Amino acid sequence: MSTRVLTTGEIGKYCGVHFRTVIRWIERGELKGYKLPGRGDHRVQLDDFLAFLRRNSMPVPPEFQTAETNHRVLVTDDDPNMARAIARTLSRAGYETRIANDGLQAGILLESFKPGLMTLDLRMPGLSGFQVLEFIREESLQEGLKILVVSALEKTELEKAVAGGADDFLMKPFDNAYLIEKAQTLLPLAAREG
Amino acid sequence: MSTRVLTTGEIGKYCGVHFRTVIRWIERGELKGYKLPGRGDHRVQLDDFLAFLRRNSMPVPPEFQTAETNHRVLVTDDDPNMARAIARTLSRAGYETRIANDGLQAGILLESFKPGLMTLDLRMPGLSGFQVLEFIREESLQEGLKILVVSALEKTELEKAVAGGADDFLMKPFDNAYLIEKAQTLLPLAAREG
DNA sequence: GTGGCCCTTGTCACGAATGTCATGTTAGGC
DNA sequence: GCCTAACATGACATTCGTGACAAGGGCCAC
Repeated sequence: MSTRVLTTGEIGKYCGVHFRTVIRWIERGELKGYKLPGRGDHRVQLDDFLAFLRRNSMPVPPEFQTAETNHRVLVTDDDPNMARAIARTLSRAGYETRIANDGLQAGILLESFKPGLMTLDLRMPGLSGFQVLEFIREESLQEGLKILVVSALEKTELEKAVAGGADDFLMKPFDNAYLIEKAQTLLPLAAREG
Repeated sequence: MSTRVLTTGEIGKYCGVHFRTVIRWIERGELKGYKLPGRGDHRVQLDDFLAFLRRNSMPVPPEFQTAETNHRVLVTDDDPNMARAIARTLSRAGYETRIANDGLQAGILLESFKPGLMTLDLRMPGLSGFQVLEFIREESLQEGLKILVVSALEKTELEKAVAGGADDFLMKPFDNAYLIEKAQTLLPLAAREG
């Protein structure tokens, strides 16, 4: 991931202020930035901009949310007990979790909750897990989303899921420690601190 | 896509109150907003402002009505042919349509396509239509969303759906003119012109 | 009904931050 | 290499936040 760089104009649009104001923020030292040699253009690194937004409790533009909020996990499973079990384990490990019991809930929460990781039951009712993977990959704006397939299907099926777009798989039944390990690999909690 | 942002003064003008009052609304938590670092100027995102207006049954300024009462329709039906037929009819009537063949697609498109009207098949596989209604109503940010239930179920079932949160229903089979009439009632196209 | 109480909103003035304008410059795309 | 759109700068106009206080309106007890 190349460190994205923003101009004063772009930042102005995101914050709803004139770019002149952005320059003043930078001059005042409230927003970290640097100058180009020629005209003295200001440039701000994305991380510095996001840190600035956090410091001032300002909203993060949707297109940057993946980079910042990545400790959220969406647990999808049609079995409420299984979903709660997974969610509880991940919550204790430090993740923020939401549960979706069907496809519609999953879809809504994908866009509104904007998780960084999604556990996917391949046997969600009425959904072919593979279609789900395909659709999410091509439609969802959540580019950084990791998908962990959790299923009692045969290993060959799970491997097919990985080939079809999933990032990893977990066979039921599974050990909680193993689940956390998988989650940590796909969505490291340590990355939160900026 | 730059999410439009408003100042206290602008909001004051739209609501016919002093900007001082707007600040108090924000401080009291009735209107969601954030502060700029310098003088502490308040900024409010357009979506939050519109939600505030809806909550308090206040009139929406004409220039923002297109953003809310849009002309987008999400057609959900597990039968692709039926979905295409409905979408085609509504497209010819002037609506912008998208099709969702399962719950996940419907959920994602609800949040990303942000339709003003959704046609809902109560027999979507794996979905109890009534749970769907409930979940959409409490989770979706799209508060103004109208839901038109389209189904071959008995009339009593459809009426139950209306009681459960749907805005109207349409029994299969139906006449295209009747579909358009229902859509026009729930989401008038004429409202686009300000 | 009437008076009092309480909450909300409007008004005013000052200081500070932000927006606007015009002009010169250059970064970026072809 | 050229051209356009974007940016920097300075001066100036505008808006905004804050605090204190006045005015409006709903509610309740009497």
